[in-house]
Amino acid sequence: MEKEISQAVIRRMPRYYRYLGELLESGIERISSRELSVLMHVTASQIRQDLNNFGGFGQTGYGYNVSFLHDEIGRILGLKNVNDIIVVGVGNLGRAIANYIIAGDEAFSLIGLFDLDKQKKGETVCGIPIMHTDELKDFCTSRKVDIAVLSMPKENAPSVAAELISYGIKGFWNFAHVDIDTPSGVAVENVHLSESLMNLSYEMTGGGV
Amino acid sequence: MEKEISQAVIRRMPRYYRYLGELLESGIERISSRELSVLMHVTASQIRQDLNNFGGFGQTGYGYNVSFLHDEIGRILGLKNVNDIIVVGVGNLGRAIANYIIAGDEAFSLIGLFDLDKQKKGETVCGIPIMHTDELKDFCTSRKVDIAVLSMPKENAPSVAAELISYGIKGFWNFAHVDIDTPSGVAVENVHLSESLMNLSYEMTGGGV
DNA sequence: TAGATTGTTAATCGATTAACAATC
DNA sequence: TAGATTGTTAATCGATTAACAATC
Repeated sequence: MEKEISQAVIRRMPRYYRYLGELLESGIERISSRELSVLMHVTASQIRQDLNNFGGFGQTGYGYNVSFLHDEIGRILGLKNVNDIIVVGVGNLGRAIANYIIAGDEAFSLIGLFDLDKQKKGETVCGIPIMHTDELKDFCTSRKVDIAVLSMPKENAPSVAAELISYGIKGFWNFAHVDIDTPSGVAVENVHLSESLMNLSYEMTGGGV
Repeated sequence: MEKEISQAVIRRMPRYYRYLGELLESGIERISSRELSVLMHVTASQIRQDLNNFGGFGQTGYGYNVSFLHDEIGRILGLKNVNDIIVVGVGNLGRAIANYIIAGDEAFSLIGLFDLDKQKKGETVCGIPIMHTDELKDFCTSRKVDIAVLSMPKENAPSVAAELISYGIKGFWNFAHVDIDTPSGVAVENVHLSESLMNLSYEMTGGGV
């Protein structure tokens, strides 16, 4: 790879993407970093710096073409190819995530549901039947699976993740309250709800006010 | 307030809390910043700096008492008092969050469910009946409500949040794909699933590998 | 006591902001 | 052309890491 782009920059890109999408829907064709900075409550300088990590998408004296920039950021974020996803752990949260993926961006496609509980086998969620985790190996070695959602209890998450890594899964969306160790080349994105809620609690007591 | 503590530090506290909780369960009584740093894959220096923002919890030559430190961080995070929560928007995600809160830490108590759809009124989730958002005013002005979960479609989130702010709600756990503007003294913690998934997508294509 | 480890200051590193020449 | 706005360099600010005296 060339120059390393910092996590701080990367984590801001989806937010740019969202705002540009909304501008696009409003029929706005161009926008300057100054205007966008007002909208998003960040500095214009930061916007220009962030974007220039990936290339010069703007035009001197004009600003940025909304549609073009939206498209470019989508490309940067990898939304131009389809990621096939399985959900492992179909409790309340797993079900919600499954629905979420189906209703969401077409860059993400739900192709399988698995649970550790044999009793759930055969139940369907959004028309997709739940399989037992025994069937993971067959499924993952015979089909392209890009991302596995880990939405099972934390006790099981590390061993299931290790198994999935051995089948070649390259990305985990981890909702279990545990850190998943992965070899390089395998990505983990954590959604730790409990930590998020504790941060809110902090802001409401010691912190913010 | 005294000295401002940075967001970076605060966001690490829940993770310390989690690790200390696990150590506590394993019956480990003391730990040094060095040992903890190995466990958590961070530097010992950072751990000591982070903790010393809140006070000297350790003992020279000894390290930290696990139980004491766990307790102190819990106190810092505001987990010693109960936060009463309502969920507004009882779709798949709202239901999952409701279950999550009920099953989770006793510092968070689910006391009401609301939906914008009148058809859902009377349905129960975990034994709690769903009310219509018309009833928010009565409910929020007659009871203590600390936190509102925003799990409705993004179109409705800003107006509902504004209404809740007028009733005195001081914290929002926002799952809607929109930024919520709040006056000072009102906290917002965002869980933007779409942005999280895009970050994973990025890591798997352009980024990490 | 000797060894271990904190709390804290100083040094380094990285990220954000400001400024401005280039140019559409 | 004159005004606007980028891309990019330099300056500032903040966060992380290293180092070590204090001390249990």
